[in-house]
Amino acid sequence: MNLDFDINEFMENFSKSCNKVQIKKFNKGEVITNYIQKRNQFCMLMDGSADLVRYDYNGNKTIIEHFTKGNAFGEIFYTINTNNEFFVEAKKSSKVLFFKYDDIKTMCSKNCTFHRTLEEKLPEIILNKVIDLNTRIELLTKRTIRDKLLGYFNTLSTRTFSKTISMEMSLTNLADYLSIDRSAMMRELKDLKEEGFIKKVGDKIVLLHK
Amino acid sequence: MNLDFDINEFMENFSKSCNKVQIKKFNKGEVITNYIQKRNQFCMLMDGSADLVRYDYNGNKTIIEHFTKGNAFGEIFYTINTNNEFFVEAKKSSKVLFFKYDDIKTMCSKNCTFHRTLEEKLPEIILNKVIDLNTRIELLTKRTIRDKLLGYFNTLSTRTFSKTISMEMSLTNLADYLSIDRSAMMRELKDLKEEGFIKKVGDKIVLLHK
DNA sequence: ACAAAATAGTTGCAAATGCAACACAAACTT
DNA sequence: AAGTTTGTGTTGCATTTGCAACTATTTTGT
Repeated sequence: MNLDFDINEFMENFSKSCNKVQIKKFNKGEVITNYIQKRNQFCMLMDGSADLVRYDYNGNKTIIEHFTKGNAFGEIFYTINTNNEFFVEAKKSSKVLFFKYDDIKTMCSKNCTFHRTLEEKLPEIILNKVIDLNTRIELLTKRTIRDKLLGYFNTLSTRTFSKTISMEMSLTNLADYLSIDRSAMMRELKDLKEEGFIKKVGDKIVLLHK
Repeated sequence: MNLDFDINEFMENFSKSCNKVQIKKFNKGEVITNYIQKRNQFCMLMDGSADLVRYDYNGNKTIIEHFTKGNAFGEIFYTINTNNEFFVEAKKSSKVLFFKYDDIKTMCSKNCTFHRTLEEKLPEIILNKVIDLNTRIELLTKRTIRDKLLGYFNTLSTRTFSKTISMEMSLTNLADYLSIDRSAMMRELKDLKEEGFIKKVGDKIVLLHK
């Protein structure tokens, strides 16, 4: 299987020529889209970063997914119901590509390269998402805050081939991502330091093999 | 979007004629596959039911996914590492279709209908998996045992258009699926009954709108 | 440069959850 | 039909986690 396809390079070059596609820019903090309506929207983050966020009836914030360059998102991936109202929020200045899922199959008037390539690569794009979601489930099913934290650090470490981890989100957001209480997480982080599992070096966290 | 494609009907009719595909039968309790090696295996459950299971270093069992007829699974959906060793276990007598992901793209010698249809429907098959996984994440990110239980019941209720829910797994397995302690779950279940959120009728659970 | 907002860090206490150990019932095995 | 295994239901107690309320620090906006 080849997952090395550089979707970004392709997007940059061809998306502008297709009349079924929209590209929009967003500033930090702006809402990119919400998942309430049923529009079969398929989005791709071309630049920046964004979070898919849910607030429950208690005001608990959960970061369902964290997107970086190349990630796909949108209503197409969800069964929307009244109990889950999501929105995607830009965490940095971001560039987002929008189109409708059905438009991928129905060739556009120009029969453009964008369409053909997108249709061809679609399984891989979605497969990448499945792999991301499974990694996320792997984390969420861990039973303790400690295991979730170590699991998260390990995932980042494996991804970057380094024991030194640059955090891709604030600790406050990390708690919302791991679906745990922030202060309880800080306490566990302190214990992990004291017990020699991790250490903080500047704004990075170093995983100590223990 | 059309997700109504009946993969099962198709599989039954055509899979036998393709030389890249294997069909195997399994009895309850047998291991269908494990996810340790890297074979790009893509599987589809044609009949029966099965669980994707992980045991952690403490012996905690987690049911990562529960598969019924038509669900896809296999290594192709995972980044395998040493910290997660999974296997898929048949919960009933099951029939499973096996093939390698790469073989979908490389047409088989017969250029058979099975291949062509599978390639065409692949995005939808994987998209269905994404939707399932997102539903699962929705459950796992809920903060309390109560919310997980109610969320689970609601999902089943929505899926079957009924407030009366036939459990698709034992309560013991449900606890492993929701990644919570069984006795704590039983306690919460009792409280939910006493507070009038649910009631038990025979082997079914009825959701009371409260 | 200053104020405001967001993030990090900490703590005591309450509440929720997990653990261990039961008894009992139902379902499979031979 | 008896024994074994698996699932249900329950409880006391220990531990973990969440909540609330702070202070200190860093970042952002004007």
